[in-house]
Amino acid sequence: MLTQKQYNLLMYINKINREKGTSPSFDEMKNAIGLKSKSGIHALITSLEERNFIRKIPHKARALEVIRLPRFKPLAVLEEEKKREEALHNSSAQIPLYGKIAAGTPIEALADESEFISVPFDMVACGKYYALKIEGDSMMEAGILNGDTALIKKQDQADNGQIVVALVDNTTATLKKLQKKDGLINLIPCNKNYEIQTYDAQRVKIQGILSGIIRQY
Amino acid sequence: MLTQKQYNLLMYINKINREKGTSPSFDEMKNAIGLKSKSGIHALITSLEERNFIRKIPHKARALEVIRLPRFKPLAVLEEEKKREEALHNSSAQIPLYGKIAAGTPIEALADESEFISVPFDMVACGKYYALKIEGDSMMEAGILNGDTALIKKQDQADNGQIVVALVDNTTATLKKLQKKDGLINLIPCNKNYEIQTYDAQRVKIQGILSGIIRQY
DNA sequence: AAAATCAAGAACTAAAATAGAACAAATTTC
DNA sequence: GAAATTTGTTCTATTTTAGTTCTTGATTTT
Repeated sequence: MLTQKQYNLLMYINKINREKGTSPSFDEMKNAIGLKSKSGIHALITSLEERNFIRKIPHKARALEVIRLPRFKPLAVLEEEKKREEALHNSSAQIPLYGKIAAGTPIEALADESEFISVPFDMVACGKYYALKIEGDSMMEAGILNGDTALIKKQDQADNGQIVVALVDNTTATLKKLQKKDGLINLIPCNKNYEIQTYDAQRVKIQGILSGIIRQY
Repeated sequence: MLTQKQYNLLMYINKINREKGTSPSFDEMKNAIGLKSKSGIHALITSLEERNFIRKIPHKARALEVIRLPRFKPLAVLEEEKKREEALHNSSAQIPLYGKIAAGTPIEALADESEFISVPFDMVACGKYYALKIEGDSMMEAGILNGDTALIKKQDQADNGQIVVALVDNTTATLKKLQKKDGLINLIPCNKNYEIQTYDAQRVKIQGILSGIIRQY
């Protein structure tokens, strides 16, 4: 059958033919396929003609016509497409949606992973992630609104100032700003109407840090 | 296939033939295509004849017949393309990232579409979308922070209360809450430190409405 | 290592686009 | 049916764009 270049060229000619109703010139083809010289195009066109995929009028400009298209793609093309598809899948990750964060249950408990959301790939660099629906307005001043989807990175350590998912007494999980001080942990809401909660360090487990917000209007 | 001029002429002949039932004269064609001499038309017609797109009766006036038109597309190819496109759309959409929204340039102007971001598929139901980086804190109280990525749905109409990309005097684009009243348009920031801007309706163009927010920590 | 293949580049040739003018053939008008 | 007017054809010339061919050097195959 066709080589990869032949196939690509044929598809390109066909595309231009259909989109614009005109034939591409040798220079245009050369650029489209990524060659640096027209002579290569000439060779490819000759072989496409020999194989009866295109017809051309010799010594006429832009006088190419696609007669038929191959039934199968060359192997090389298939492989390339596979790679591209993989890259595409990588570009958006599937993340489990655990539930609502103000609900007061430990995250683990409701981790049934039945629902998934897809997020942009660049938001989930590496590591384990999960998503939570925000309920309530306690983080409003940090631009985190009721109904937002929070993207959480699983980790049990966090630094001061980071926004974390904190599980208190193994019962209540909330999203708050973290502040550690003298064996105590402050969970700071970002809303003047809420009060800072202070606990012994042992009572609080970090279940992840905020890594992204997704909101739909 | 054809050169651009040949294609243009063919389409023009076809159009006139259909509309008026008679062929255009050389002079009419020359004017339609923008030439200053009929000889060029003669050359074009000859080449169209050579390529089997038209037939003519020599030495007869207005006696052109269009035999066929370019842009054929085998059905099998059509279907395959459709499938492939659907598969691509199902995972996660690629959206052009136009630039920063407070920068004061009309969106169209910087629409080079060179950068793309990927967004979760379910955020871009249908319609045209683009993305903007938020600059500044004028929408802070709506939970839209400096550095956020705003997902904008292209449309030139919007209702009161919606957050829109508004272009003022074709020069300044901002993201604000919209309020229309008596031929005036209020652009309302969501931050007490900023003032409401009021303009004549003619001066303001809507370039899209806010459809999502993506934020990375 | 030799042969075959492929890509790049340059040189060359040909075609397309454009214009202007002269002329011939068709068509319309009176 | 002759005159007037459209309309099509041909020729010349120039500029730009495009196609062909050949040489050379690199890469791959055998």
